[in-house]
Amino acid sequence: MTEHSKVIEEYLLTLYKLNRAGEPAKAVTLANRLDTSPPTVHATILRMQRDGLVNVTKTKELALTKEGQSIAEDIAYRHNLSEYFLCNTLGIPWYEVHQHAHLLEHAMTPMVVEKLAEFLGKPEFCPHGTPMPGTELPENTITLMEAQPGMNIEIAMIGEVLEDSVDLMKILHEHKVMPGKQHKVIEKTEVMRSILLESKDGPSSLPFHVAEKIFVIEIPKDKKRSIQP
Amino acid sequence: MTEHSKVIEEYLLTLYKLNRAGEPAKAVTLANRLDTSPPTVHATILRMQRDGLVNVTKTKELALTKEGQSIAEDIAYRHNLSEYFLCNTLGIPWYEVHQHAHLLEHAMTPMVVEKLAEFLGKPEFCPHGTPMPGTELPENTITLMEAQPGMNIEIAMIGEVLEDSVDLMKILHEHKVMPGKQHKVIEKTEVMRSILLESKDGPSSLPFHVAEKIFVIEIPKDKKRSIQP
DNA sequence: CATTGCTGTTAGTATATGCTAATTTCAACC
DNA sequence: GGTTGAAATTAGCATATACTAACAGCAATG
Repeated sequence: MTEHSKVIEEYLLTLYKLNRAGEPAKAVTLANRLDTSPPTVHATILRMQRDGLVNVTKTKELALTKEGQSIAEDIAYRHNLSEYFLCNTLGIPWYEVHQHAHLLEHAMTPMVVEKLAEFLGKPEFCPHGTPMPGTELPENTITLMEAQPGMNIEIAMIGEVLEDSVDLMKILHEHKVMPGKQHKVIEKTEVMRSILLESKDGPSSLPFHVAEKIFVIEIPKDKKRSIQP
Repeated sequence: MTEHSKVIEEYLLTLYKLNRAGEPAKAVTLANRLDTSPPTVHATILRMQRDGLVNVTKTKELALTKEGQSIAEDIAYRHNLSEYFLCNTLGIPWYEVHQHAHLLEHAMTPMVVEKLAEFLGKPEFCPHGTPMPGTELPENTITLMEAQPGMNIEIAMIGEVLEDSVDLMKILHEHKVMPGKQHKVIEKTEVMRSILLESKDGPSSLPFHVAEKIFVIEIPKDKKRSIQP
């Protein structure tokens, strides 16, 4: 597991996140996510193939190799650990920790990772509810898109794609659409292409494309349990 | 104050440290410290001149510009803050925090620096006793080379050049030659080119070239005061 | 079936960072 | 004053990362 550049680490992490989100990992997607031109992505993927980090299938899908996967998980862990630290120890608002962690994730030695994890008490979720590699969301997790009007739900995770927009994150924050918070699904209108929620802090309207990236758990009417104490 | 690459930040920090140590800042010195070939250093300095970070005098001395100085101080602060954090919060031994901080120092946003400084209580010295930019060692600080046999001294700072060798640092650690610890100068022999110390933890022998890089304060016989509570 | 359009790929460049080998410069010393 | 040796510089090259423009491949669509 040799050292890799920041750039390569970014590619690996992006592929890892695409995999976990179940989205197809193609070169174009990388180009969009990384805000890089297709030829650059092409060249970089060639180097990654050369270095045994990814394989390209006949259908041009990018698949992480064993080693690529392993390194990607490591980076994801460092990222999530950084976010947890920034949020819970330093008190940086959860909706903007992503950008700061984005730098730190490439600058942590194994020793720092280990000691930081210990210090933080080995957290299993980042402040957005993303599970650390090796941990999974509860089985009954659904996307907010799948939730039906009338349901009482608890936010489990804000999809990582949404983290890139601090503005959007800030709005979610203001509406208390954040891990651990409970809401009731009021309506889902095809015309407005949005979902209306209500919590004790007031109503929130979320467009479908956002609701697709928010993961929730239905709360039985009687009990009010939380997945993240 | 634009963003600069890791490489440029390293050059700036090295120049800053050379300045503070009172050593002449020439291209060769950089080449040695950074373990880089002279032509590479040359090319990089050209870019730094182009970008208004350094000036080269007629005698080929490298002088940081206002901006270069300002950025360098910023990096030094991030470095020292990281070391303090790694040592005092995460419990990584003081003699090896340098290498880990070496990575972190380039990956901290202003927000992270600010919040981390607050969290740590705005420390003024790193674990090796190096003062943060803006802070100075006490007036009466001398190098261990300048200390005379019979003197009771307290270690104030382990020079940054020594930090590069973890092995050496570890030995200093074992002999309690670390900031805040007190020793008595037993003898200074020209023949052995070394200085013999004694503390309640036992004797230590330090070669001249090391003693030159260790800064101490003489302790009056009566009082036993400490510079770093 | 042919066109349209997305995706991938090539060609041609540019910049930062690194190297070795060779050459120049300059001060210090004989 | 000339030699010598360290330091600086130039020449020539390599790699990773980036771009635009141009072109190829292929599927879906009319």
